[in-house]
Amino acid sequence: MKQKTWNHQVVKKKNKEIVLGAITALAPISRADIAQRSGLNKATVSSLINELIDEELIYESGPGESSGGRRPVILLFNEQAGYSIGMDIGVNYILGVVTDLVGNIIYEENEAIDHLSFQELIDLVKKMIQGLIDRTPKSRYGVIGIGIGVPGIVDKYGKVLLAPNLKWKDVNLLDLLEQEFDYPIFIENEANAGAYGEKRFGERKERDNLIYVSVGIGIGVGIILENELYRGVNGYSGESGHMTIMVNGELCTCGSTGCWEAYGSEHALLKEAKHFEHLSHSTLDELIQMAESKDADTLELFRKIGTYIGIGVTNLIKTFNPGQIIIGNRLAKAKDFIEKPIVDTVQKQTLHFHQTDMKIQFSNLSLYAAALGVSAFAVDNFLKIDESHL
Amino acid sequence: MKQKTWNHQVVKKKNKEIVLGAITALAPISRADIAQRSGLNKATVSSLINELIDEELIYESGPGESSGGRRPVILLFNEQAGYSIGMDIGVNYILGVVTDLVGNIIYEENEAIDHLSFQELIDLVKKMIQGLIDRTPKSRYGVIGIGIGVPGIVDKYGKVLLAPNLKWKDVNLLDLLEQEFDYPIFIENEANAGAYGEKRFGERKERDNLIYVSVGIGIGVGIILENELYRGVNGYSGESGHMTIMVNGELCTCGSTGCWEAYGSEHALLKEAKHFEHLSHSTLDELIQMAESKDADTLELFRKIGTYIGIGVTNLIKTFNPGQIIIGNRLAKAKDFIEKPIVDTVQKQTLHFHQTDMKIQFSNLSLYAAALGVSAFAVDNFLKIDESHL
DNA sequence: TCAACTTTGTTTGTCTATTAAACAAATTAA
DNA sequence: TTAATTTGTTTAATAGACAAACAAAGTTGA
Repeated sequence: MKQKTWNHQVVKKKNKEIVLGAITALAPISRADIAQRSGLNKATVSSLINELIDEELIYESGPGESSGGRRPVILLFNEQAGYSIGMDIGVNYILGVVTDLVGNIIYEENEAIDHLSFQELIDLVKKMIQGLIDRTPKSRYGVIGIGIGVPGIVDKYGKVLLAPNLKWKDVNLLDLLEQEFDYPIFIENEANAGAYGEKRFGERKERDNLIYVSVGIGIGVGIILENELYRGVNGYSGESGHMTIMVNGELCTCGSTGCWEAYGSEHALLKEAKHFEHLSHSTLDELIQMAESKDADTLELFRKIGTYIGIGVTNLIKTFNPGQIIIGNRLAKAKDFIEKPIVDTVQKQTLHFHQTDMKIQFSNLSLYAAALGVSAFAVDNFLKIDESHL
Repeated sequence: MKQKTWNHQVVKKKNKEIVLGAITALAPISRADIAQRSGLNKATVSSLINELIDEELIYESGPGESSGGRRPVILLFNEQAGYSIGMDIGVNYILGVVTDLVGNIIYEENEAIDHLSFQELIDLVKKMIQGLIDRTPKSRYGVIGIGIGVPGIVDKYGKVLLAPNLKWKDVNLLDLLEQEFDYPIFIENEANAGAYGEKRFGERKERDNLIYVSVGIGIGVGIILENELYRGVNGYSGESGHMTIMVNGELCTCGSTGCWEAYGSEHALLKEAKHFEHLSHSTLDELIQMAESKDADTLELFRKIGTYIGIGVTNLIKTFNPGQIIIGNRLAKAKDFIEKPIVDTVQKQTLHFHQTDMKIQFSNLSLYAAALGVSAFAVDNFLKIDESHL
């Protein structure tokens, strides 16, 4: 019985969210337009707008075009009312960004990391966060939150239970950072972060139900359902990279066999490449170069990997009936060579029902998806509870 | 911008739902207890309770035990304020039930069907619904809705796009029935219906995120996330029976290869049985009998099928991190022979994280799951909009 | 050019529903 | 008996949405 009750304050908060949401989504827009679209009374909108102006979350910017009567007052979202920090801890890099409230990158730092000890890595993360905070412009609300994306399993309490590629186990990252920084901090799995980034900054279309497939060394999946990030009971959803697509198949790093990521990841690609003399020591970037110069073996390699990615994607489509599938992370760079086999596989293996209203796309946020995602996550959290800042 | 706005009426409606929900979940209970548990003010609870009593959805039943002061007035849910009709259209049977508002079956009809034409089947469904309506006891609200479960793909508008086993294609069932019956009608996929039934009537535990796996001739999946039935953008979610678990594997009835249901369904079981002389013409029930008499081949057969079911279940667990997996439909009858291989497979193939707070269970609603589910669906819908009946 | 109409946004008063506080009723404990 | 406790109702205060009236600033058209 932890059910929230409903009263006047909640109503006001919700309506304020609606009004603010209308402005962030549709600005420039007038009070009258918001009232009409939302169904709220003109008076209600006016009063909420005035509060939002007092809070400096929005501002008026002169008169707009008349539509046959008094000219409307144009309202705009104050994108610089505060700033958010997003960080993506990768396997061999750390990317940190400062964004404004609509995700424009104000400042970024990108540091390659190489064989750091756990403590060195944590210290570097802390140093980088402090650097980002220092570079944040002055504003009404300052730093409104810090989001961190991690390539591993994160529980509901911000603890990283397992991040094999970082060699982390049971790292209470939230705790470590909260001791140092007095801001709202959000720890998210990298794929979840990327999914959130795509929901917020990706191409419009159907974003309410989208699946973000992060194809890097491994495969992770971020799930947005009914416009909310789905985490599962403990926060371990989206480990679909380890679903079986081939019973008794290839051995996976997780110890199991036949996992999707044993067939459709960068790891699988590089392993397959070893079978070819002239590719045996290539990196992903080198393979992409080879493919661009039309090396037949490499093209076939990508075709094969693409097909396997398509099989996993097909499984997700059948399970979720999503509006959008987005392929992100490192292998998105190979779009030119894997898109066709992915799409072909999906078309061949799904019923046409599942293909209506469904688009497969490649991330156009490239490596920023995760960092922008967690940053946006902090922003959304801030805008939903802005009453506490009054 | 179809966003709902918030006002006094909505607040009242929501709070009334909370109060009614408290009673259905915790009755016998007093006003004071509801107020304390919900956080609502005593006066608010009292006033809402009085309305609910006027609506005959609840009633007072004398004084309860004192806890050191005035004795509380015990409130009970009026389980007979109305009745709901649930129907499960199976491949070779139609099961119809009349239930009260908490899912007690008041009356049921079960008809075997055999080679009926489409029109004959529709006519039978209509006749049966009318029969159920006629048998519904008189009550304040009468028949509050009709739910129908169908073994096929149902879109958001109650249209059955494809039900291979019924040989249906593009049947606008909702339309057909609304022409005949003037009650709220809900058409649901059979697995979704079963999932809803389990959420409402299954064992308590974690029900907010549960996956119902309907293992019959084929395999369908019903998905309850955050306590809501998840349908996907068009209503085609849960076709996980056709996810690939074996690339280039067995041919499936869907035309694709290597689908889960080509390995882990009743269809697969019977097909495998054909390899054994003495089992080649057996039905599921006969095979279960053989297994009970410890026929080694049959036991091995079930072990194999169970393992394959376990593989698909593993995939779902990794994707959803659910609190509960429930195996239902016909193969649930073989629980004794497939439970161990399923559980073993899951334990072997998932990380221990995914096993915490996760239980695999077999449906104990047996063949009633779907009919009870759609019936409950109609009830919940009724109780959420009961304001319209004032 | 001016009257009529439109559109935008504010002001005013009404109404609904929650809440706190006081109160009444019923019971236990001392 | 009396005091304390618990339950449930009544009363008054308050918040906030809404409708209607109004003011301000346009456009249109004869």
